Amino acid sequence: MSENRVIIIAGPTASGKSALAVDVAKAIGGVVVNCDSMQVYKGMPILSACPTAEDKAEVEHTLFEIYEPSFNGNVVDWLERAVAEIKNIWRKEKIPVVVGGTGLYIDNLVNGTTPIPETSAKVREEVAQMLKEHGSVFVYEKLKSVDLESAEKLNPNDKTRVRRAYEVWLDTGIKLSDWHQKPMIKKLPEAEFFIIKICPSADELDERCYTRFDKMINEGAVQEVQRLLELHLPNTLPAMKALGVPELARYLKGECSLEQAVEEAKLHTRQYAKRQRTWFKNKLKADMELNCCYAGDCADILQRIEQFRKS
RNA sequence: GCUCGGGUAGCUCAGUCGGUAGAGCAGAGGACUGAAAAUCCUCGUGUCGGCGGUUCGAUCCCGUCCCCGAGCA
Repeated sequence: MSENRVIIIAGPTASGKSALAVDVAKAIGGVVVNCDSMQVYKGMPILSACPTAEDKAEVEHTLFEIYEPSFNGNVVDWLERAVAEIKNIWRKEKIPVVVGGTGLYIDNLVNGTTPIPETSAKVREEVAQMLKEHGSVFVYEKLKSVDLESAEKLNPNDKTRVRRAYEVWLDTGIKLSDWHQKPMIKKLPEAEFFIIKICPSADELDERCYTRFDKMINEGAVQEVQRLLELHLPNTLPAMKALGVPELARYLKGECSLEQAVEEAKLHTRQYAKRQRTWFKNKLKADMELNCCYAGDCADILQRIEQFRKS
């Protein structure tokens, strides 16, 4: 039986993982589960490269476009939903095909999360304010006085991590470094994962990023950003930082030409893809690796999945 | 043709009161435990436009030539 099997497809942006997920899910009776930190948002299906209506008609998709762009998503919220969806899919005797480019999410699904409770909104606001007023080095010094061990592992300029470490101390009274001593909690301890990793060369991937972005423009990416801007959301929200959104917003505000915005967005996409390649190369152990972008032939992959299901 | 600016890293530019030069961006690699499409770290020799001159020593001062921009004719 397959009721504890999970297929994971990981890879950098534009590597063809969504297409592979559809092909695999179709072949094995699976459901595609989103594991991408931007495809969870509504309002930007073109720029986030969400599955199309045709994809969705071919096979069931879940966890795509579930949050309002005003929502500040995070791993834990995603994980909770993903676990619920996976269990639901198992119950229907189908196989979840988890696909996405967010390494942290995959890591938490497979290896578990820390047991730290959610920090209160009050504390988060307090630290955010401190960060805004005094900068990250100031917060870092504060952190150093209460949690030297965490501070030593961090760079004072790393605002995201400095903020989190200090927040955790303020909220729980326990050092982040102490929390990290505690065992990770696997939300899906019974699961058996089969991880497929797509590892294309930089050249192949860059080319695909460029042509894909041009396609996004043709499909209405500019109008998509226009609609997002009309919501007047703070530009610190994750959705407002999605690749292409800040760049096209600058164009729409008359701060640069469309050509410049497109060039910049392509550049940032390629830099992001590089970060993903580094993560997947060094942090994600896979059961199967493809050394180029997925081009439509999944016979070998299906064979391996068949073995995995029977094992 | 004349006058004034400029010509320094792949790009935009700093700088050296004369002792052979450094930022941002780009590029390469890396980190990543509740914002991860986020956040951060490491890596900088380049005829300092060409040729002469002054000088112990010139990218810097002087002369001259070439190129770009603005203005005047």
